[in-house]
Amino acid sequence: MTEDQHPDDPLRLDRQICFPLYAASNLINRLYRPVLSKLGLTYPQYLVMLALWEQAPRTVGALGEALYLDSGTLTPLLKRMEQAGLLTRKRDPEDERRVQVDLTSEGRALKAEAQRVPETLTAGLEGDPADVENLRDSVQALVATLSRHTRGPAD
Amino acid sequence: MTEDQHPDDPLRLDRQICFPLYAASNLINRLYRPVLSKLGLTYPQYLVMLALWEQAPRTVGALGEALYLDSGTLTPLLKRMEQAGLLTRKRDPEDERRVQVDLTSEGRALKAEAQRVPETLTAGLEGDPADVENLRDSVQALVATLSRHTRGPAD
DNA sequence: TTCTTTTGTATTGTGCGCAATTTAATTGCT
DNA sequence: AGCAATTAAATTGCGCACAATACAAAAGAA
Repeated sequence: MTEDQHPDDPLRLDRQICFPLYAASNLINRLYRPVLSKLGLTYPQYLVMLALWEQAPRTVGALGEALYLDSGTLTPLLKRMEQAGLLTRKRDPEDERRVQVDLTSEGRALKAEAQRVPETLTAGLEGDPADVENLRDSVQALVATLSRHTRGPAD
Repeated sequence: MTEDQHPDDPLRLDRQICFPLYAASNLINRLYRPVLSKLGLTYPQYLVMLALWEQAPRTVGALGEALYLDSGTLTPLLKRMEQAGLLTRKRDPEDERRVQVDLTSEGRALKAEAQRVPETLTAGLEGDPADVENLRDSVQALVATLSRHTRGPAD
């Protein structure tokens, strides 16, 4: 039994902005997975490495601010990466509440192997690179807006 | 120890297209959560309802195609929604491999309560509605491209 | 028909993501 | 100094996502 397709129904799936973002995020994760698994990384772990390659050491909180994640997500993820030998976790002696996350030499060395990841994965996007950059900037602007309107995570 | 910030480093977080999509998806989920919890739904469950309000019954496979999800994700999710009384799951007598997912009267009734969800959540986006629609169309186009390049999920 | 292949869904195991809570350290107040 | 309030991270519990696998039904081939 097919329902009527009212063209102005606000609940139509193809009228949502949230759904394509959700789908794109899932599809990208799926696309990156086989490439990143060769580096021994999951997609969120790759983002942590990108953040640390830009600046290390960083506290768990600083990483969470950069990636919009909280300690409930980061703590177990960082422990797995520590197990894998990519980074270290040390209580900050200046402030024992903070945990400083730093790269190991192995973690720094992995950057060389990751150099070609972005081009490998944007190669299949078959679009004008300028269009992709415009899209990126638009979504970045949306993220900036959204992050102003949310308390979280677990704020 | 802060690393150099080479402005053309392809591994800079702010040069990725994947990261803002990932962050936006997380932030949106966080934004919807308190609103949807009043309806007894999680965000992926809300998407299933949107799909079923457009057309029901649908097989698990058809739902997965619409939402870019596979049975490994949908089966337990649909079971929880069945427990909640929103839908039914029945083997198709025509083809016993298929499972038909249909709305209960309670599930159909929930649509009335969800009518104001989109406007509630886009109200805070503080942007030209036309810009939001353009962004939506751009991300939809990206999803179309990505879905052509991925085998999955679990294909 | 018997056998193989394909198709549709379910199951298993791992890793997020987050709200809620807990624990411990620091800051602020008096 | 003593104590409440705040802050940083960890823990707990739940619900996704997905790869890999399993299984049963249907379709095809011999």
